[in-house]
Amino acid sequence: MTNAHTILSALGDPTRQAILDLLLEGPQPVGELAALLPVSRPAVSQHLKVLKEVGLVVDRQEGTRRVYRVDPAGLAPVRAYLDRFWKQAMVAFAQYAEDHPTEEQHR
Amino acid sequence: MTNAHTILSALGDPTRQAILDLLLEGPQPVGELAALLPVSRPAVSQHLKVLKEVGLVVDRQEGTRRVYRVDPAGLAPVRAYLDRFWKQAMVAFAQYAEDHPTEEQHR
DNA sequence: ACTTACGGTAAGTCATGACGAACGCACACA
DNA sequence: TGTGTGCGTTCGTCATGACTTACCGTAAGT
Repeated sequence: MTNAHTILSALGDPTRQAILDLLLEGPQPVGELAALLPVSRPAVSQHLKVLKEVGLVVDRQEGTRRVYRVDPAGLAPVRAYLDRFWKQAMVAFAQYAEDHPTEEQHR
Repeated sequence: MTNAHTILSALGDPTRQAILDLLLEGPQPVGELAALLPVSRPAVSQHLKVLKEVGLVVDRQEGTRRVYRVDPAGLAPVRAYLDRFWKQAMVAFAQYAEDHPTEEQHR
């Protein structure tokens, strides 16, 4: 399981997707995120832990609050993986089209 | 839940990631995929159903066999989403760095 | 028609993980 | 030092979904 795969697994959860979408607006503390989401604060905390482990977010202690923000660098592996994947898919597609000419243009 | 979110959820499963990686080598029938994976053929079949529903793969009847291949176009939404996400994350990061010039400014 | 190969589907089991309640800790301020 | 706030963590519960077994349909070949 590559790094990109781990990140993709983390991105698979809808709640984590929602958290990331919220953090995209700007850095926010845990309580603020929980208030905007249909889940409890501990749930948000656990999701943030996962996101932090895979490098998608970073946190910063600010008094009694802990502010999270997305880490652009954390997305690099997924972007690289998907780009490589996309190129490879195109190659496979081209080769497939070569072996199987469309029914209309060739017989 | 946008289209990109649905696709990301589909990409979250390790077995589906493995199936896609295998299909990247070229189109393959279900049995072939199952032989290369540590799961049963029905399991592969169910995963392929999910991947097909989100548009990541397409299938083609070939005699008694059903050949699956990755659909490059199916990746477009995720790529677009991640690109937008990345750009937005950069903006948020820049703004954050602006608000916090040095690490020790708060009393 | 029988047989074999291949794959989708139904049903049931089981493990993963998402979740909330309760608790403890650190920080800020009086 | 006491009080309140904000979070992380632990623990137990519960639902989702990944998986296998069994079955059925379909497409060639004999």
